[in-house]
Amino acid sequence: MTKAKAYARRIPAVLDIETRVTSDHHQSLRVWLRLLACSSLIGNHVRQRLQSQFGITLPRFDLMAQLERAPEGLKMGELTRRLMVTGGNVTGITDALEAEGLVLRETDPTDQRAFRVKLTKAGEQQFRRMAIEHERWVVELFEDLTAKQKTLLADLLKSLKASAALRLLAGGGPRT
Amino acid sequence: MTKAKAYARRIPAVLDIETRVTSDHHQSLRVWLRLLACSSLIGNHVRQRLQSQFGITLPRFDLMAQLERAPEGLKMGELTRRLMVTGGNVTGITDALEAEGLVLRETDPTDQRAFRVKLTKAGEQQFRRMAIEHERWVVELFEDLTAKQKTLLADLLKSLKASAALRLLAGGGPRT
DNA sequence: CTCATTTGCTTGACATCTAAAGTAATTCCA
DNA sequence: TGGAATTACTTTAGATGTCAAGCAAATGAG
Repeated sequence: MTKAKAYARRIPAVLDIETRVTSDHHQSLRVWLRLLACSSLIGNHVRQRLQSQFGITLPRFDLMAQLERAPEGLKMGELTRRLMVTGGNVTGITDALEAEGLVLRETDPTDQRAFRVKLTKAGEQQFRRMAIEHERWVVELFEDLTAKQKTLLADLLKSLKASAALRLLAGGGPRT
Repeated sequence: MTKAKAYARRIPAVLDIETRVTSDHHQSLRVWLRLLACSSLIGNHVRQRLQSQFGITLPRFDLMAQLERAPEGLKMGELTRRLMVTGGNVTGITDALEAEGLVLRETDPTDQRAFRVKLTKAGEQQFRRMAIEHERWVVELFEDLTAKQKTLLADLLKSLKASAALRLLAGGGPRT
């Protein structure tokens, strides 16, 4: 609402300004809550589908997805960074996947403390089957958006990610 | 890319079509992954701050946030719907908050099975203190985006939410 | 070379979270 | 009215998740 309009409606201009400022503050919060809602909505759906159709959990699928693009394997620390979860968590999920024969830990020749985690043959095969369906589900959820809207959304999220990451360097630092 | 352009570059049109289709498919996936990254980034930051500065967990804060806007209280089922988590989970968090004296369960006069969960006075006070900081953190993370970008992002997320929700009605149904 | 520090990962305690089964109150309907 | 079906919530088992402490290999300053 403009100052002129506020005046026309007999609302003091100062209130108008305050309202606008408050609204600016609330705007980031609104975007964040909407982002979270989308994330939960899509994540919940994908998780339920993975469970019912393949009997696998979302975190295990996510870890396998990271490995699929790294045939040479990834170190635990790298998985921690990419999955944005803590190290202890990655240990647990890797343990579970290893017990199922879907991934394996190879000792890193250059560092006795580290592993290279890789997909096994069975893991690769199973992941490829799941990935096809997974992508279909996601595409379906985005169906009402045009290609242009998706591009725009991707760009805005990229900016947001950059903005947030920048603030985090100042305050929090990365996780271990 | 148009057929004509593909031809001009001597790429068979059929390959061009496949490339475009593949890229379209991958586009939704890319947006989803970026959305998830933003969600994790912001969520992790907020969670750590809530923990270090107020000694509270994010889910408890979220539940209190819902109650703060509903002075008459909310039923467990309504909390389940708004927080987008399962009922068992809401039971646990409510138990914890009740034990801390931050919320209380009032029996619903019209339905002996249901509760109206409300913030206590102490809960209201503590929430207001936390909410101010919480909003500051979120605003800070969005700092590099212009108001216009935020508006655009909010609109796109609204569309995405609507699109996803529509597909879910067909397939999954709501959670209990 | 030596030992303090750092790095990479695991462990343990505890808080969420889901899915499914269980309990009690309500509603539906013949 | 009198069950059958539904609804609201809790409970349980198991998987994730954080945080902090712990351990062993690697690093690095003297």
